Amino acid sequence: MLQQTPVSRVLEPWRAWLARWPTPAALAADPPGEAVRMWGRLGYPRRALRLHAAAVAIVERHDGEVPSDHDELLALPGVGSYTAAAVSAFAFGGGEVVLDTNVRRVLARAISGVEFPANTPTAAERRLAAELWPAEDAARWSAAVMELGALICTAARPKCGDCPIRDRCAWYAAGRPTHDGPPRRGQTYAGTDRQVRGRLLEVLRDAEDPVPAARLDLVWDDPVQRTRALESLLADGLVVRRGRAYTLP
DNA sequence: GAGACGTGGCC
DNA sequence: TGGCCAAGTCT
Repeated sequence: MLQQTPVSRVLEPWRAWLARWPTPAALAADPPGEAVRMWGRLGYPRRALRLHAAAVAIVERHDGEVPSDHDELLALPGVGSYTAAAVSAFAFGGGEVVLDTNVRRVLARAISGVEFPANTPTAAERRLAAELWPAEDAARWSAAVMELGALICTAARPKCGDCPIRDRCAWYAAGRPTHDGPPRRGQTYAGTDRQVRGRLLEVLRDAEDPVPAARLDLVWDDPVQRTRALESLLADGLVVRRGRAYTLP
């Protein structure tokens, strides 16, 4: 849930989720569409599908217990480098560096002296972090640096006045130079297929029964884009066709 | 490796 | 007000 989503927005859905499905086996026993429905408006609903698939894999491959091994975690659907490291470190005391967006930004500033890290983690970044991280208490360090990035060393308007490592920060020492080079992201949304997918899925989440195609036609005027979005949802397995109607899987 | 992929809060 | 961005992953 925390992948690309702020902690504050995850908290309540997370509680409700665990109240309904306290174990991987409980989640795996329900249809994947129920996971998508329960996901609500958290965004990136493929994460819900993958979380369900991960629960199924945990039941099938790990006897219902979340594996503690980093590589076994990494093999689960929806679990990438960050999540494998985070679960390993925070749940099982593993020593991996949790290189999330906060840690990356803190290292970029404090060590490299630049405002922002590259768009995606580089090998050099991983090497740097690995050299810096202590052998003992690695999880504690990761949590601490993540918090520093999330609360103080924020992307916009960092609170350098409150920063405990300001005196050792290369970026601060350099006068907080602004980012140069290519744009950092490009996350346009309005008018994209993503927006259309969101509209379509919203209707299906809120419906108990399969939704006739005619009702889905109302969510977006352009039939070409609407059809493309629906087809992509079908391809993703987020939606299934039932005759002339559509429903969650 | 670039691009696709949701949603909402903040200033 | 609209652009930025949030505990990334997959193709």
